[in-house]
Amino acid sequence: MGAQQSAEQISRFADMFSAMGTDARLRIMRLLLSAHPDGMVVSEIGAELDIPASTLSHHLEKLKHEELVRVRREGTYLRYSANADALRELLAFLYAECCTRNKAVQPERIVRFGKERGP
Amino acid sequence: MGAQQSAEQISRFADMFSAMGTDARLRIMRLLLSAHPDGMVVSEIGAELDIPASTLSHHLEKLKHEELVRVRREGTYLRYSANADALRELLAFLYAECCTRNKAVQPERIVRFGKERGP
DNA sequence: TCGGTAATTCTATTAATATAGAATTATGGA
DNA sequence: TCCATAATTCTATATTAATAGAATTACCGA
Repeated sequence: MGAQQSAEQISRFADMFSAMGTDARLRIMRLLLSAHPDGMVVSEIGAELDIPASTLSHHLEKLKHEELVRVRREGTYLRYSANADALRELLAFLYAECCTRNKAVQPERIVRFGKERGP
Repeated sequence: MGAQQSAEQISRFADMFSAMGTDARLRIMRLLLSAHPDGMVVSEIGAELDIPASTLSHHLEKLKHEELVRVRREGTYLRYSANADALRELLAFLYAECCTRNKAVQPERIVRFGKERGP
């Protein structure tokens, strides 16, 4: 598998983290994931999260730019959905950094809820 | 335990993502993970990544504020190390959102060692 | 206590980001 | 074509973030 991460790849992951790095956008991602794979129409998202239309539009633009969401038109509506592939990549990157390349985090501890110690 | 994330928790994860959301800081985290669990002294980090001292200090401050790194003094040096617990929490959060709460991402696809596993 | 190295804090500047009302564009139905 | 709704883009502002040189603080050995 890929030996080492290029500077561009690191930079891309940084941008993805940044896109998830605000309250508003992380909520949007969570909401879209909860509606996965159907996604949601912009006005539904706005109503659910109580975000003004223009503000929401900018957040969605940012998420789209980092490919964390996909969009398709449905008549007069625009339906946004989480991009599972991008999220998998991000998760895989973080997993690799913490668990594979280095052994900072033990994989079996990721899935666990709560903080009880292991064997 | 509580199956539902509080607003404060979401907000905290957003801050953690934000902290990893720049090129410079993501590089710092990678470097510290590669040196885990020993960590590295500030001047070593600066030399390795070619970041001016004051700039680096601000980045480390931010990472420390989000508890992604720990620091301890060693005489005249300060040694920073990745905080594995925080990274595990972040990884667990992302895993839960993508793989547990919703089934957007299939767990076996995170670890990319080939395709021998899975149904 | 002084001198030297380490790192932070001070100060300043520039660039990006978040927010949101107003105007515009896009779509489909009457 | 005209209207109503959806969503974006325009415009503006305020806040925050990133960068880095200069000054300061911290530590230690001689």
